[in-house]
Amino acid sequence: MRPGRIVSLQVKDLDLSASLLSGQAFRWNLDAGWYCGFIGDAPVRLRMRGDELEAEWFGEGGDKDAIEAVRAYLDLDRDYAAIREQAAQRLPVLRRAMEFSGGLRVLKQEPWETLVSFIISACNNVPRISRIVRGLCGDGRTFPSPADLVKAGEGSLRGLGLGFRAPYVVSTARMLESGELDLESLRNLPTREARMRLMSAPGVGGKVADCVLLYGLQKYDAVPVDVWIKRIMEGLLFEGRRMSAEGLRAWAVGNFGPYPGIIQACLFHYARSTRLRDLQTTCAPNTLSI
DNA sequence: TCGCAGGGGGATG
DNA sequence: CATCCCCCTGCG
Repeated sequence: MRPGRIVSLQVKDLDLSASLLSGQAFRWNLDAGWYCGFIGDAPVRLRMRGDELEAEWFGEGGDKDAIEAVRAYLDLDRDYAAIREQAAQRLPVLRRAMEFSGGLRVLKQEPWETLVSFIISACNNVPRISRIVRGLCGDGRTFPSPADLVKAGEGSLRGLGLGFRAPYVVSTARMLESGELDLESLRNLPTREARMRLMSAPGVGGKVADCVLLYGLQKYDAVPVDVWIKRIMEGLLFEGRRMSAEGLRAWAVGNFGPYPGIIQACLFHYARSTRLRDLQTTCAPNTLSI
């Protein structure tokens, strides 16, 4: 690939690894110190140099376009530190998680890619979701359109490892192709109604819908509740009592402040990282003693 | 070998 | 409404 244009931005409160590699998006990878991926259809790579974010941009347009795209995608104009601090003051039990999540950004992704990615995320893990999404894109750089996926068909998607999710993706793609579901029009709808529209698609329940609303449509009152959020919220806020996902979602929207989705992202990051640390500290001695 | 997993759908008390 | 089982695939 011929070299792109390199731009740089002064930023603070940005952790590229936490933001790009921990389960919001599935087309970024770390290669020789650069985070390589796509913003929309534009290939881009990113790296931090101190307080400077360096971006090599392979898309259309000039420096200003590149800078604007990067700023928007990483949501750099929003004061996340203030949002975290406000949540920590409101709910002191969350302070540790908020402080742990410094630099985490909620990405502004393309809604169709987000929808497909999170249908695929059902009962799945980040490396495998990433592998499948890469497979969907094939040799091309751009994410396949609904028509592309309908044309590919259930069989070839199964061949890529989608398994039981393959018919969901194809049927949902058909709904977009026919206009029965229009993602852009959801931007103008209240979160509640946009959520119901999304859930009319096969393979899209409440959790996947909330991921699309938050990561793809920038609805910050969407709070995806998966098993990690469930565990951490039950533990931190409900003395370990079992709560329904719907109950937790409603509670979060009512109590997390003006950006519940961002607080959710911080809790998710904290919960997963904590669990990973537990595994490292508890498993290592066992392996030694065997 | 087998159970199980970051979810959804459909059936059942 | 809560709970159960199944759905592909890959991993321990």
